[in-house]
Amino acid sequence: MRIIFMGTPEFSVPVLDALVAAGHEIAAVYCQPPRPAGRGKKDRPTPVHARAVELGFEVRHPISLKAAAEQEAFAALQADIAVVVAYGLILPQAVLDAPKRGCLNIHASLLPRWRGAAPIHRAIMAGDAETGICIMQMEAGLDTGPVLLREGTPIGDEETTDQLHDRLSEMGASLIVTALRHLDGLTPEAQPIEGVTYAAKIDKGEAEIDWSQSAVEVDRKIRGLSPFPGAWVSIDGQRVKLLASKLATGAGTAGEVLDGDSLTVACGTEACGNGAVELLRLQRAGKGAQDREVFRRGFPLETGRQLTSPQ
RNA sequence: CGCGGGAUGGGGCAGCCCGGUAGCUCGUCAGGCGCAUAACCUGACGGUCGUAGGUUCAAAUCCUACUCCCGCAA
Repeated sequence: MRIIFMGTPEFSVPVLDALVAAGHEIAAVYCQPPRPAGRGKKDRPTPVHARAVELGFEVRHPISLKAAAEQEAFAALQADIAVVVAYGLILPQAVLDAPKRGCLNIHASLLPRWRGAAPIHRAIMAGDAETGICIMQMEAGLDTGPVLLREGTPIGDEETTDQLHDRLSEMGASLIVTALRHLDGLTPEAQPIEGVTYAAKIDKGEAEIDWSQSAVEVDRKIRGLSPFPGAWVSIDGQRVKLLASKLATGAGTAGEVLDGDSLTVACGTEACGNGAVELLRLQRAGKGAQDREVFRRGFPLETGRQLTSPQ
């Protein structure tokens, strides 16, 4: 089919590759415009942009699709369908209606749970046992369209957002290919009213660890925010990111290092139930991410030491 | 020119401010102890100190340029 691809971040790239591998014709690739980002604050193309250029596709990155001229340019592509995955722009009705078969969206959650921007992070932070991918026919509302195809996947006890992200990205890539192949045989299924939740964008303020929260919450936050933006804690004025963790046994004052070898830290208060987490992977400012054993050698955290929480 | 940290034997770090050819730790190898071990003891291998210049009798240490990595911020 002749497809318009719309996506922006790393998550979308495997989907684009899969469409190409499946033999579809890419009429054009839409993504967010390059923005000042990274060190040096220089304009950087988005991951999809970079990949599309490698593949030799026409790349368009309008700031908005509200302008009539943009909508006409979109319609002029005469596409059969548009595949949208983490594009980052609202699609006006005129755009949704332009391709012969409308627009399909790949969403990384089991709708109607976690509609919105950060479904993967939120699923882990909420402690969901399962999440998945939905292929839906897009409507004007935010992730409200009827679902054509869905596939679930369990969330591991020690799974982090980057692991789940990569897995879901691959699942989405293969699921969209399947959906396109059997498009006529799929029945759109309206989303239930019950169980709607929204996955708000991650606020940087959520990233600092508060040891007075329960071990379960701390552990979920560490895994849910890994690697971006990364849960962190300040030690000796240095910022240390916590990138992976698991629940552990033990109790003590919130933030107390119960065991400097396994990097077990006490969480919570008696009110919410004592507990502890083991820090499995960390990274200090200016350094690369390190597994616990390696981190310890260059940055020992003695047993009994007190880690601080935000004021 | 957004702010900042870093590049030292295979991994992780110290040394650099107060120049004099490098130390710790983990690992590796050999041997010892031992029922045995990720334990302990002894020894060994292993580094052009990111690259290119400069200053100096002498530079990992001071100066300049460059490359790469990372934290913040976006």
